[in-house]
Amino acid sequence: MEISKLLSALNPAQRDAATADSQHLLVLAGAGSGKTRVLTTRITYFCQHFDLSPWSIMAVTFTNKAATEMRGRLEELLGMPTKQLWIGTFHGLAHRFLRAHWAEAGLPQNFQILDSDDQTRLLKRVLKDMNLDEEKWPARQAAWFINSQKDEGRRARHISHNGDLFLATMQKVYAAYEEVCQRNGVIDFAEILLRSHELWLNNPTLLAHYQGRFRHILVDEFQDTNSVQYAWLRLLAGKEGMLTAVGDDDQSIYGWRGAKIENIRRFQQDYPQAELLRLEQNYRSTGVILKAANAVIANNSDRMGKNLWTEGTDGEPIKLYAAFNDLDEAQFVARSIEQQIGRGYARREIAILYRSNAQSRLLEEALLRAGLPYRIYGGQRFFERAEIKNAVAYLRLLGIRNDDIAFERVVNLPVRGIGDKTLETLRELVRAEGLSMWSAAETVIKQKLLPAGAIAKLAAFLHLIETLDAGTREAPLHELVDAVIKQSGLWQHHEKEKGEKGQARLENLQELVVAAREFDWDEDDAPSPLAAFLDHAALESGEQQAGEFEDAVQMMTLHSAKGLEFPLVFMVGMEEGLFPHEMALQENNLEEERRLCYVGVTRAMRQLYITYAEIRRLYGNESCKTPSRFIREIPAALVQEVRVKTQPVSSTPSPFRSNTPSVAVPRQTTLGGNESGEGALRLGQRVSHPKFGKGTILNFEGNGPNARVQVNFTDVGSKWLVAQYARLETA
DNA sequence: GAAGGGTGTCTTTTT
DNA sequence: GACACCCTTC
Repeated sequence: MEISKLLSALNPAQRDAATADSQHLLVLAGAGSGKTRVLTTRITYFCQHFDLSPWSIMAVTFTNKAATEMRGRLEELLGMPTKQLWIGTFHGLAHRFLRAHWAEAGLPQNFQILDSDDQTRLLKRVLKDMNLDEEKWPARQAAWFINSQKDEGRRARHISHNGDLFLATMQKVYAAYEEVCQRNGVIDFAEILLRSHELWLNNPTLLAHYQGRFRHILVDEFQDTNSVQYAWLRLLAGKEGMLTAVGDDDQSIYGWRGAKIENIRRFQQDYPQAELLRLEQNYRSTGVILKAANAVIANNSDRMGKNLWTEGTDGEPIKLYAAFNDLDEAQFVARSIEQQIGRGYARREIAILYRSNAQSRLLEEALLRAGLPYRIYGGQRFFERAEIKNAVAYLRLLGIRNDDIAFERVVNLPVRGIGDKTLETLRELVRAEGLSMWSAAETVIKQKLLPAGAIAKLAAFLHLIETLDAGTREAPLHELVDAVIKQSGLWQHHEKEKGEKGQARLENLQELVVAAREFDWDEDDAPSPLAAFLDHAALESGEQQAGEFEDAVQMMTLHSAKGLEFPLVFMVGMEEGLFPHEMALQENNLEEERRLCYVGVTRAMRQLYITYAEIRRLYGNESCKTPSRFIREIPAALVQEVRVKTQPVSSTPSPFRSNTPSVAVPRQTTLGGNESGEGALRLGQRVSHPKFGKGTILNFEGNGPNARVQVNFTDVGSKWLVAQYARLETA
């Protein structure tokens, strides 16, 4: 596309950002300010206006989704295939360097990637081998420790423990883990970045080569970079390269996994000449929504500073609903969605955002009852499913016999009578001789170190892998996958499984064959289709695409909503302790929670609903909640409280009581002729009914003897009853 | 080695 | 309250 035409479609700030020719550029891009558009236009501008070859541009993102999207848009803009453009995630690009220079990086050519699940399993082994009590030294904690060290660029040898037992132990574990990984030829996610960084540090010529090649590096979501990622970028950009960082300090919500919001400031310190531009005009949300977002985020200290504005109208006020419990909240959301669909919203335009996944269940149930199709984002991904990981483990063994993680995973799956005793013998050999499990097995067989029965079973397994490998050398990838699934016995194993679960697993395995058939092998990436496919499986967890185009209400955590937008948004569970989350408060992370709130509010385009419950059941016990402080941070004038029918509202003060005393509400409504003390029916009251059993009062309608009461019974669900006939007793 | 019971955990998530 | 994980049992 013609560049002048592209530029004329941008506003002045966007145009400045797209065309700035300073060597170092920092763009603070507010939510909905057209950031991706600026990035892609900037790349196009540099290609066309400066005649810079796409070959010399690198664009880095955090998720595969963002990378794919950017590539798609660029293909459109540039009007040509973008294969030579290096667009990808940090991990994807770093991995590419490692594949190309495996020897210099100190890796075997066929090194494999360990996902977090593999990592934890491996660490469990390591801890066990070190005779560390797993109660006291959980694998997950060790994994967390190692990953955060790697995120900071530290190796085991860099850790000084000063006699601290925890640090000293973790250092030993880290060192042992490094060794096992090296011996097995596997690298975890954090290692991909660290290793790639070290590759350049140790090979100045190589670094110089790439510095010469990549003349312009652009990073998206810069506020989410961790220390290694930032160091990696700086190193690659070098003295000559141009570096464009686009980000929003107000949307930094991944501090807990190593992201360094400080990198934005560091960028300015490290590149004092850097140009700073702000994109503040928002094209997404109404004035009301933006004012609310601005007001909330203004409570954070030490911001870079930014104020979103729009030329659009104010739009509808934010609707606030105080539910008396979590069930009521879910029902309210379902009812409101039905209403809004009646007013013309499509289901897919509506999102429910929550702080933690546990909240989704009640909402799901309410949507289900209302007959509203929904789709939940997040949850288990395709390549993380157990059955898929099993099949992949077989594939990995075909690739490298020495892959102990894969070996351990499937040596007895499906069961072939290779038990703990056999494996312990192998592991001992592994420890003593530094062998892999596979070669240990070969030794055990050759030297008959076990009873004949065990030897035979072990030999049969090795034979199975060898035969599979030999028989599929020439076969296309999907046939290989199919053969592995069938001949390993995995297929039969799941066929025998009863219930829907086995069926679902078979379908997933089938899907793996399909994925293999559709997989496009790029020779630059890996030496064989199988190797490339395994990398793909590790690096792209395979977000479920199925059902993506179905018209369904969208449900997800606030975190996974980042980068998305929806005409109608429900932010639910806005209670102290839940959002901001208790843990965050304890760890003094209130500001990050507030940024998360900012992210949530700015997802909404036309209308925002906020709900909270006064009583919520969490982890089995009910507790009283107070409205989130974030609600109070929204100016009252932007908010309209919603009441359902002649509802008794609020047993706790409205968050706006201080601003609008006239809204003060009677404390609690009691019902029927039984207003004195003990038998009184209240919202949230546990009651029992002679026929329906126990339940909780959800709702009232009307007054006096004809009042109706809605009870959610444990066994039969929710029912409306006329109070005077219901013979409800408080339970 | 599958099934059942007991125990502990329970914020957010990509790669 | 739900689920995963570990251990024991048959």
